Amino acid sequence: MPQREPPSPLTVNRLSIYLRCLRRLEMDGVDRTSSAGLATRFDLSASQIRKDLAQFGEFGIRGFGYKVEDLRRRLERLLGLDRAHRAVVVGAGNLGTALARSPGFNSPTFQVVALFDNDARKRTRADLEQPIFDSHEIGRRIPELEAEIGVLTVPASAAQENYDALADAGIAAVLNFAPRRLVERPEVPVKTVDILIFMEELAFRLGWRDDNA
Amino acid sequence: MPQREPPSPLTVNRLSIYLRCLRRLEMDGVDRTSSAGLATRFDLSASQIRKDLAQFGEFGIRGFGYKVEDLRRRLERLLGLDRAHRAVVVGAGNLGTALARSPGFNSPTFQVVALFDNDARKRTRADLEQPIFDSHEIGRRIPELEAEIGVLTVPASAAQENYDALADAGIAAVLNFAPRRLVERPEVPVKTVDILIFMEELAFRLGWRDDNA
DNA sequence: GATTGTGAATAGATTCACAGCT
DNA sequence: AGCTGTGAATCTATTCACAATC
Repeated sequence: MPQREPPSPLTVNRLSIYLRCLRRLEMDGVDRTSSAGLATRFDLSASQIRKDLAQFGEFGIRGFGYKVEDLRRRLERLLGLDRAHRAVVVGAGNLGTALARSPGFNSPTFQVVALFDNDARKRTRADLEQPIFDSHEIGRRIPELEAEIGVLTVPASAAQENYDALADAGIAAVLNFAPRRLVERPEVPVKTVDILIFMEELAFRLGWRDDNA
Repeated sequence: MPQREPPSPLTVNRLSIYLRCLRRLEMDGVDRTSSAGLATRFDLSASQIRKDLAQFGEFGIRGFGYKVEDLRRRLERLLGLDRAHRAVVVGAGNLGTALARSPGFNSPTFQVVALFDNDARKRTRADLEQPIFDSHEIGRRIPELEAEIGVLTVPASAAQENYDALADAGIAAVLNFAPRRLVERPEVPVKTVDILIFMEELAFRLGWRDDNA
């Protein structure tokens, strides 16, 4: 019985973790497991696994546990990973081209089908599988590319305008690597991933013990 | 009055956000602000700003607010961003070389001073400022490079062994992009950033409304 | 008068513990 | 007998509201 409230990102991100654990088990030829089994093998919390799954229905068999392949399939379906998602990368700089080349973005699940960049030099220089268009073409190209997800790897100063262009063009969701909080439209959710913030967290932790212990 | 418990990553990450807001204000020539002013301008929570800061001391003046430059400086110091942090990248693939070239990792605060890779072809192919060494040299090179932070951009299967090598070599913290939870040593904290998990979160959100509204 | 710093209140996430199935 | 699914209990994070202070 699904509920109305959207599940928290924390929960959804853990589903991805569980999925990876199940794939691992499957590769190892294990066809049956339990919340406790997963928890000990992968250092997770058994009750949290059960609670997380409970938000989306019933997945196990009492007294037995979970069938690995079945649960893996159902999680893939739940996360929407049982079909291809076409993505575009906006910003053909270092990070954008790296993502466009990476296996995770050239998989059955996620495919970068094109890039966009303002800078004509960047459009010609990169040696990629995918075409690189001028950013002005976002509005025209996104519908014909049938892209669902936009990946923003532009400088902070260009992030908002490119988000807006992607939203206008009908993109359904955006992964934003620019270090800038975007003014979001409700129909086009954004996930911002700011790598320097993670570096800064580490820098903080380096100093914490010394200064305060 | 600093306390013994380490602050949560949520709090520390928000300090990074606040710092960026302050830099923005400084560039705009604003030299005075308040928690409410920051909150409305940057869509934050005023009480959360005050609570976050309160964990680390007193930063403001009652009835007045905060001096922008002063608070900016104190946050930089608190986060350890008032000095250079030397980093190495392990894994000279797409993402690793992209990071090594990116401005955030060639700044006064964070500098990638070298890369490591197993694969001799990758070591020669990349055209970078920084030297690329064989991963076997991690133990020897880290001390002479005086690197503090290791950035792991290797495949999942190689992540643990390279983390261990970095830890043995005396690295102080690791930013891990490999989609693998690492067995961590208490003295070498790890922050794992799994980009595909964020894509999967978006994929989930694409399906959520349609299936359940 | 204005705004901080903070204890109290609320909301959210995790863990516990056990009833209910298989 | 064993393990899920779940309400209750705990822990953590956020927001509220106001006394303290400039």
